[in-house]
Amino acid sequence: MTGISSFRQADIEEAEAYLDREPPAEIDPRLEPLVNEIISRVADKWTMLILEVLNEHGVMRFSEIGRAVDGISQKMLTQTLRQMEREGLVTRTIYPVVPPKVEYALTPLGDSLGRAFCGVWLWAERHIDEIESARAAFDACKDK
Amino acid sequence: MTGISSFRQADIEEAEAYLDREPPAEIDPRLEPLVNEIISRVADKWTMLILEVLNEHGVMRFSEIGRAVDGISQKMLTQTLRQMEREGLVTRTIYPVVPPKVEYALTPLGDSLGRAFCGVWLWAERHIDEIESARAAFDACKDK
DNA sequence: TTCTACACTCTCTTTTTGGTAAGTATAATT
DNA sequence: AATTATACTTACCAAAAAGAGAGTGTAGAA
Repeated sequence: MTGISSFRQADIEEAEAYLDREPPAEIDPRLEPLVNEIISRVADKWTMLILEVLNEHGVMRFSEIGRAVDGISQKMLTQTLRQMEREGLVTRTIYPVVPPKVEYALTPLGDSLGRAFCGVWLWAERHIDEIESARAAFDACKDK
Repeated sequence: MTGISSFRQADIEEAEAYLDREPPAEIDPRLEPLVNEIISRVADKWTMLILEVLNEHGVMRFSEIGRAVDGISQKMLTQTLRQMEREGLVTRTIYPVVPPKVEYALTPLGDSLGRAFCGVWLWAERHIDEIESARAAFDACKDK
């Protein structure tokens, strides 16, 4: 139940138009290492998937996220959520009850990151066939 | 010389408008695992950086890319370029001369991926301060 | 009284990743 | 005759990432 399925129409249309455009220009080279660092921490597999399920379902409990994100281990779930909390992408609300209850939700920052990734999801969805056939052609060629 | 600095004005404006929008909707949940897999292979550090320098410089030789991408080892350069070639993101043209000469260039597919990442670069650039202060606040709180 | 749910934490082991350094082939250069 | 440049490949090793599994504390259900 995760994946592309969670994007709103407005975002999709915008990202699609954007994918058909021409290439790059200039902004600020000084920020570069900083930006690289941020991207490397934020653009990992589990972060992207958690971002999506939270975007789709709103507020969720620890174990709910665990069930929604296919194949994630408890360890990775805790670790990724802590990292996301640290970066300001999610809020963590603890209810002092027993058994424990902890709720996670996206911050506006986390939400905006989800939107930024929309273009990449759309790209992947759009170009699945192209990639598959490129790979098949490459492998066939190298096997000979 | 890499980083955000290489995006064209049209892309930047489009991505900026896009970052200010509201969240997600529905597309196709069946593609999900496939899309996840593609993203996990394509959204890694070196791929993103190579994508950028090629986008900025056009056709490049092996050692030129090595010089342009800060900190990459020969091994990772070869490995990443092969993978990108396999996915259909770059073309590899070998000139049978000595010493060897090999040229790399983005395919239209590789080029479109670069554009898809534009939104993420812009997001990171825009929110550096927010992330830094979230992190500082988190760490200060946990240290007590 | 034992069991379950919850949200973890901790340790141990395996897998993956990536760096270093050496080797290859050959023509031109010093 | 030794060196340089090019674009690699291969072997080895260290570090980092990630999975598996057990442990924790407590209230309420069976």
